[in-house]
Amino acid sequence: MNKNEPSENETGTTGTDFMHGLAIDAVIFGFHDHQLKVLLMRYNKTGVVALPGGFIHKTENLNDAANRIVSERTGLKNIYLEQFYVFGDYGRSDPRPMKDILIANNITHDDNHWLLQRFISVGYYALVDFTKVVPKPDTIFDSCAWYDLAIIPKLMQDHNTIILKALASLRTDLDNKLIAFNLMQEEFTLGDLQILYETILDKKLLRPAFQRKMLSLGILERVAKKWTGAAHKAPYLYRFSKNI
Amino acid sequence: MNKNEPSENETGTTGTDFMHGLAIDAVIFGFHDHQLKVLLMRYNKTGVVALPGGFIHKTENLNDAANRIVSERTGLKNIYLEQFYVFGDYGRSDPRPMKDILIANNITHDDNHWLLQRFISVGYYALVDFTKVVPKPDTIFDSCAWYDLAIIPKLMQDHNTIILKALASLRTDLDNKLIAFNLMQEEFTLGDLQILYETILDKKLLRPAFQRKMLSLGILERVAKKWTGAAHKAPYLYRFSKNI
DNA sequence: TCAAAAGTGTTCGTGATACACCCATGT
DNA sequence: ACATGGGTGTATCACGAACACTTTTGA
Repeated sequence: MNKNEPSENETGTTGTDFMHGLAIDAVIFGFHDHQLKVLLMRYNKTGVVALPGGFIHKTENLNDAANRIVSERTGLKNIYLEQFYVFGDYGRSDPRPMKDILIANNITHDDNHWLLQRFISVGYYALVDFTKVVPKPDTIFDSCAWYDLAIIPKLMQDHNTIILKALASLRTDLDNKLIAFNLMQEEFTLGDLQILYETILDKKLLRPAFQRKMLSLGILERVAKKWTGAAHKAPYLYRFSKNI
Repeated sequence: MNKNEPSENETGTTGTDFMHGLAIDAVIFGFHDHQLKVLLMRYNKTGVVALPGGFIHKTENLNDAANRIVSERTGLKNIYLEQFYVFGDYGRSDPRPMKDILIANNITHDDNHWLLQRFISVGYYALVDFTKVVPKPDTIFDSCAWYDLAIIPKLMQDHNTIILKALASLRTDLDNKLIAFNLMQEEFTLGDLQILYETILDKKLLRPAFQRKMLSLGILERVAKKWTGAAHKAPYLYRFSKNI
């Protein structure tokens, strides 16, 4: 018998076989109402809150698994994903919350159940258009919702640390890669974009400098239409130019 | 019976238990004779060449495992290590070379042997002082030696890709983090350091600009002693200043 | 007409680029 | 003396910081 072949249903979901000892945790960032948001799962019976995550099928590419996991929670396709760190400390895997969840779900298990073993987790962060996301709970966590980055509760295991590291990675990537647009809707003003940058970097930026910098990148396309609304000059709308 | 408990010796080494499906591959960079070098393992019977690598003990921190693996091959302690990417494509694990090695080592196995399963590998790069390294083979690979980065042979699995990605990471980190000094001996001239930078970045740098940039970082300490040797002005020796 | 925010012009300072020059040293 | 490479001085340019000014819009 192949000891890598599971002899039981591995979660409440299906009997599909996953790699053991390895997981994916996803920090899904969204931006709304001048605030950075993170998508979190909550298991209401026990109150455990955790990052969306999942496992890798035995014949699945790691990056495909990350895409699948984020797609399942958001309902989106073609998501911007970035691997940022592997969390591999032995002590990070406190089996207690998972055990509570198994008990509450009436999943038969003993202390050697694979979900109670030590896990190493690959951290991904995703940037999504907040307005397009339809959060979907999974079979274990019965709630999936946006949390303001400023008021994240105590999360399962080291997930608070993972979020901090994801944010740090996002900040350093922001200047090097051109990824902020993934957090915006198709059309946006430079003012909106500046607020996003200021929120992520947590500091004020100078408007003239910011505008020139963004426009000099040559990846923004000015849309002929203009904004309508308030008592001041109408800003231009821009869209990210796909044809580089 | 605990299916995670191995029922056999897992390598030729010892009976210690490793996590399955997860490995570490290390790109160990050295600098010598105006060339970037990489430490590679070669199994002479089959001619397979591979990156130094290893597995994670079931109760070991991931980063500790990386340190251990690099220490075992180099004989060094306190090595500069950086996690840079996780290689997780399903197709990356061609079992053929490992099978040949097992056969040549007279290790009993069937096709379900854990070393022949699919592996996801965490990539680390290490920066070491070439002159201090004493390369040590392991129980499987009977040679461990420096290879010029410009002439790397075809390696096992996707290890050539891993090296390329490590080099790319090293290049981007070079400007952001202050890590080049890990590749130098304790005392060095600015000329030496410039050659190192030029080699890594693969482009010429302007001497005056480079010197001012390095000195303006405020992390170099000029040593009173001077060089002795050739028919020109003696350059100053510097050392990396630990007291930032 | 005025307030508010968008967009542009201009000055200033820093740091990189590029080149010139002087310094120390062995042959 | 002189070739060789190390170290420094200096002019120029590019870019961001900082601020001023004009433009557009609704009340």
